[in-house]
Order: sequence, then structure tokens, then C-alpha cells
Amino acid sequence: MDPEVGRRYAEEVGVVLARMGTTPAFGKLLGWLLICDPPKQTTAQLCAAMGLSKASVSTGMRVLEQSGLVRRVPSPGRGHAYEMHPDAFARALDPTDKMRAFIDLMQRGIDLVGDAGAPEASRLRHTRDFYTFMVERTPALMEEFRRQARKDS
Amino acid sequence: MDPEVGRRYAEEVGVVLARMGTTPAFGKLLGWLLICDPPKQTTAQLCAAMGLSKASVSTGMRVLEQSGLVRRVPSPGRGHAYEMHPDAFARALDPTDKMRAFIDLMQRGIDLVGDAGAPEASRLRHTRDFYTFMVERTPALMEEFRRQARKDS
DNA sequence: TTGAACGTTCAAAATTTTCTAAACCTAGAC
DNA sequence: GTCTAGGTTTAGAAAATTTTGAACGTTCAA
Repeated sequence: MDPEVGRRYAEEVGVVLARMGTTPAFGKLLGWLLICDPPKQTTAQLCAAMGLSKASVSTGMRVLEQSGLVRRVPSPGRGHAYEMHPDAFARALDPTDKMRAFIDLMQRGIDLVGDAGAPEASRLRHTRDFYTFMVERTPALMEEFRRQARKDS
Repeated sequence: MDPEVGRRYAEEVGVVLARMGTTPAFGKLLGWLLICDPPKQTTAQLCAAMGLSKASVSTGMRVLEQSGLVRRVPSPGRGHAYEMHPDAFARALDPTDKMRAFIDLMQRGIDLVGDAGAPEASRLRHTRDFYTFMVERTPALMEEFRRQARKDS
């Protein structure tokens, strides 16, 4: 595959991700890691491929790593390389943390209203219950996917 | 409930939402609609409550409406009022649209690689399959919540 | 110990986003 | 028709974010 085609694809992924709230650099880097060959890339390679500064790559990769999307692997030479985590996106869009934050927020609102059963609290209560349900169900769904994927391969 | 307490709560919700990528005004307005009394609010009330300009409220509410979180209801007097959609958050965090966007993106990447079965395409394939699975399962999960909520109430 | 490769951090610059005031519509009352 | 309340759009100001060059550590080879 022409590396220029890959570069362009990474930019596209970057645009989509950026519109969902990530920084442009974050999205580009992830897009490149999705399609690059070889899958393991050093900082220098990432800089060159995406035309970003060392600093941007450093910051971008730190966030990508903290998000659990990318992992560092020791490199044969000096330093290390980065690689997409095998089930990166399963973690990436796992909304569990966000949902927990909402549950807390809703509970706090209900406490402010005072009476949990009050009609004024119904919006808060309904929202809290919805997220609670989703948080409870998500792990099983993930597990089911993993089982199915294992069987398919 | 002291309106000042509600206002402060709305600000808190705003901060949490903003950290997830929304604009501050969007988050504040949603926070206020979550806890305000009465639940229906005119533009003027929203301006006063959150200290935002007419313009910000207009823009913020348009986005909130397009996201399916809030609906316009005809007001007794002139003009209209806004109200949280009953199951607002069920829609809000429904990641189906985002996931579809990812599926398309992954498929495009696979097409670029050429051979869908190639090892170079495995990252793209795995990601596509994961989101496809989730998109397929989400509706049933939502439905199950609705059924359970109906029974509880 | 020195030098060089590699990576991180930081302050400032560039860019983008958000907000508002003001001009501008629109619908209904009179 | 004209006026007014209510709402939208827009252009520019204000604020926040992102990026980067440069300075600064580390680690390792020689």
C-alpha cells in the first residue's frame, strides 16, 4: 500500500475523531496506527508520517496510552515503539466511566431535591436508573462479543 | 428548592458535560432543565437562570433540540417553552450514530488495504466487527430498559 | 566522562471555539 | 398597515485549546 494513501486515510480518521471532541493530533495518530505497516511505530516514524512535532506526538501518544488505546512496546533498538492495543476501540468507546459520572451527578441532584420520590425529581431519577441499567449490562455484552470473536477466528 | 441551589447544580452538570466535549452553554442549559421548576422554561427564563445572552440560549437550545434531548412545547402566552425530553439521556449517550460512522471508516480502510482477510487489515476488521455487534445489540437493550421501567413505575 | 539519540516539559504563538451585542426577521395585536 | 414581543443570525471580541520550538533530563555506547 502506498504510504501516501495511508497518510490520507489517517487524516480522514482524524477529522471524524476531532468532530467527536478529540484533538486533531490524537485522531490523526490513531488513524495512522490503524492502517500503518508495520503496526509498531516509533515516535520518529509517527512524526514523519503525520507531519507533527515531537512535542505533539509525545502528548498525543500519552493521551492515547492513558485511554488504553495504544500500548508501548520495547523496541529492538533503543527506545520504544507504539502499537494499537488489540481491542483498542472496545475500550475507547466504552462509555462506562462517563455513565458512572452521570449516575453520581443525578444522585446528587436527587439529594438536593430532598424527596427521592417527588415528581420534581423524576427527570433525575429516570436518568439515573437508565445509566445504572446500562452500566450493569455492558460487561456481559462485551464478554459475549469476545466469545463470538474467538469462535469466528 | 432555593433557585440558587438549582443554578449551582446546573453549573456543575455543565462542567462535567463540558469535559466530555460539549460547549459550556449546552451543559449548563441541560443541567438547569434537569432540575428546574417548573420543567418548562422560556428563553427569557433560561437567560436569567444561567446568565447567558439570548444568542447563546438560542444556539444552545437548537443543538439540544437537534440532539433529541429537549423539545419545544407551545406556551400558553406567546412563543414557546423548552422542556427536557422524557427519556433524554437514553438518546443523548446513545452511541449508535458514532458507531456507524466508525463502521464506515473501518470499511473504507479495509477497502484500501484491498484484501479483507489480510493480516494488515486485522485491526480494521476487528474494530468494524466490534461496532457492528454493538449497533446490533443496542436496540434490544434499550427496549428491555423501557419494559423494566414501565413495570417498576 | 563525553556525546548522541530519544523523549518530556514548558512558555509562547497560532488556531479554533465560544460568546455576545446588535441588526434583523417573523407573527400576531391593534 | 404599524407596533411589539420573541427569536434568530451574524460579525467581531473574548476566551480557551492546540501546537510547536526550544530547553532540559535520561540512558546508553564508546
